[in-house]
Amino acid sequence: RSAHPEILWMDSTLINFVSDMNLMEFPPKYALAPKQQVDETPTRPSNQTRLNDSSWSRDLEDGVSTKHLMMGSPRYYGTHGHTRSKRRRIITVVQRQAANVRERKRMFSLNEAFDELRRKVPTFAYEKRLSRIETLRLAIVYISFMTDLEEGIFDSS
DNA sequence: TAGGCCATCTGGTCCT
DNA sequence: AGGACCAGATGGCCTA
Repeated sequence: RSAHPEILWMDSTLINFVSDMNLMEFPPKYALAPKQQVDETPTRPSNQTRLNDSSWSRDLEDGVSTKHLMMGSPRYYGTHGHTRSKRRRIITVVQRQAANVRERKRMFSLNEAFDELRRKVPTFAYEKRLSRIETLRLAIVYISFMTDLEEGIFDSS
């Protein structure tokens, strides 16, 4: 496809690279930790409920719901879960809706970045669209590959 | 039909 | 105080 010999070489190397990628097992260190499952199945609160008048409330140490404890980040709720105050922000329906809009915009820009990354990593044209996790993993290997290339690892002469 | 992927909502925490 | 970030939960869509 390319006119220049070095680009031809690059093309075949990339094709091999992409082929290898499809067969590749990713090292366990990149594997995602299994999701921590919650025993209870929390019901989604109604959008219509207004939770409190003030924007913040403070739960008593022994009065906080188990859902809040389980939903919290492990690094803040340690093995005992009593080291941090349970200050909780309560927001109105309007504020929640605004937060939802912001979150959608944030995820949209995140997906734009993923699309841009998809266009940068090599794939075969007929391949189906890469998922987000596939894109990230391919990008990691591609960067490593290009780094090795730059350092002359693949020099055969 | 099960599993993967994704969009969306939500609440907790961080940060300005 | 409130926006940004993050992760869990849920439901819809698609494919093998």
